[in-house]
Amino acid sequence: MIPVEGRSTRKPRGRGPERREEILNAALRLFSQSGVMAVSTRDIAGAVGISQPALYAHFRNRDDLLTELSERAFGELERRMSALSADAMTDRAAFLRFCRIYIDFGLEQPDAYRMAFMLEKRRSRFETLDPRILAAGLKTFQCFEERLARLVSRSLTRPGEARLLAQTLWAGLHGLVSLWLARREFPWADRETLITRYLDMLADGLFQPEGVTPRR
Amino acid sequence: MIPVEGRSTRKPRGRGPERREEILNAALRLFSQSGVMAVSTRDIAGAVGISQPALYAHFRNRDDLLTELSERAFGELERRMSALSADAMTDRAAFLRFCRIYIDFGLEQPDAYRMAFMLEKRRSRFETLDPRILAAGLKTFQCFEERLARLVSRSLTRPGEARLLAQTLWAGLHGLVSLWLARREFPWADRETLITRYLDMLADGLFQPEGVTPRR
DNA sequence: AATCTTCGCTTATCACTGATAAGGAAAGCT
DNA sequence: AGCTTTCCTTATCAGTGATAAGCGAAGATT
Repeated sequence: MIPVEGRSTRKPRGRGPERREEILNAALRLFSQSGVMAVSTRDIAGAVGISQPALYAHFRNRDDLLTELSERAFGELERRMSALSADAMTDRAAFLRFCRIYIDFGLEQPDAYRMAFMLEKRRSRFETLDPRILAAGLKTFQCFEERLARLVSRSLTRPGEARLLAQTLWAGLHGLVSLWLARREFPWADRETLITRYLDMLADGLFQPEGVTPRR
Repeated sequence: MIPVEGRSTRKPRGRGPERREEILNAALRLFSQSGVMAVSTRDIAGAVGISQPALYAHFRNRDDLLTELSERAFGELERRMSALSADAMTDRAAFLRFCRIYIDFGLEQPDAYRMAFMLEKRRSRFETLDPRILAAGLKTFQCFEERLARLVSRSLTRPGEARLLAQTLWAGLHGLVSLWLARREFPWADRETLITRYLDMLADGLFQPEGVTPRR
């Protein structure tokens, strides 16, 4: 009752899509500060300056908002992968730089990375992955596979090799990044050494048949 | 009020540790059925046949219960790793079987695996990992490193090589398993092919300098 | 035997979560 | 002026993890 005050002090801007954008940005910032699980819809609404139910005019529910951020994270990774041009590089050098892009993305934007690859819904069975996230992930993986295949095409021989390599490589890179993000307290070896060693091992395995000079 | 009925029908057993065990088993079963995030303390209590606050006589809170299950999962993985004897095997064969043990554990007991490696608390900052889980993880990793070093000792040359290899290998295996578990809908290549190819790639990289016969 | 203590449990309740219902103010259109 | 739509509000819901207070029976103490 008494719905008199609190309206004139309201922000006059944000007539639609801009407000939606505002919410997404606030949510991403809060997630980065406090972790995805610790941020409530009231926190997000408060950061934007609106009431909590007002969020539901822009997003069907909390997961919907997370999904939107996931898609953006996938898009950012695609952008970074596509920006790599492998001119005047050996296959091995291009391969190493490509892997670096993935790793750097995960380490520089841990919350975006979590959003894309490590997120599980808060209260539903984990098998039921949001189809939008699945679609975005597929698209990004296709980008990954295509870029990778172009970079190391000379080292691929058998049919289907590209897809297989892409999946194994993605899994390997994801293991490194996700364990770093989820278990920061673990006494990891020097990060650079670990990355170098890991990528060398993969590259040694990958480029062995072609007679590229071994490293160790 | 009227606290007359509901007492004589109560189970007379479970005087302490047994009841605690009962709770842990029920929780693990529910987690496997519905996913860790979807099971509430009331669900667990109901499955055991007690009221929800009664859980807190046995566990400080929900995370404490999860931690206990994590520790058990780590223990099971250690048990499996320790059971491998590498008599009369080449380094490469022992390496492959060792990796298989890890992968099989993750695939056969996905909830135990999640509990140990993929769990993040529901409402706290993700950096703050439970020290008990950290300790259990460290112990298991040391087991992993030690077993691995023994299996492939002939292929390790430089000092610190064992730890570096153990961390990279663990990360790689975790990537494969965790992505399978978290993204089941993804159109993965044939699982056996993927595993074989991945482990071959790692083994090729690992055993290359020693002149073990290449596979591809 | 009567009393005290402790244990394992209960009901009642808390603050908080995501989500919905119902409605109000203001802008734009007819 | 009236109607519709958009964006927002307050009030409220069921469900969550957690705590408080207390009850009853078993075991120990006197």
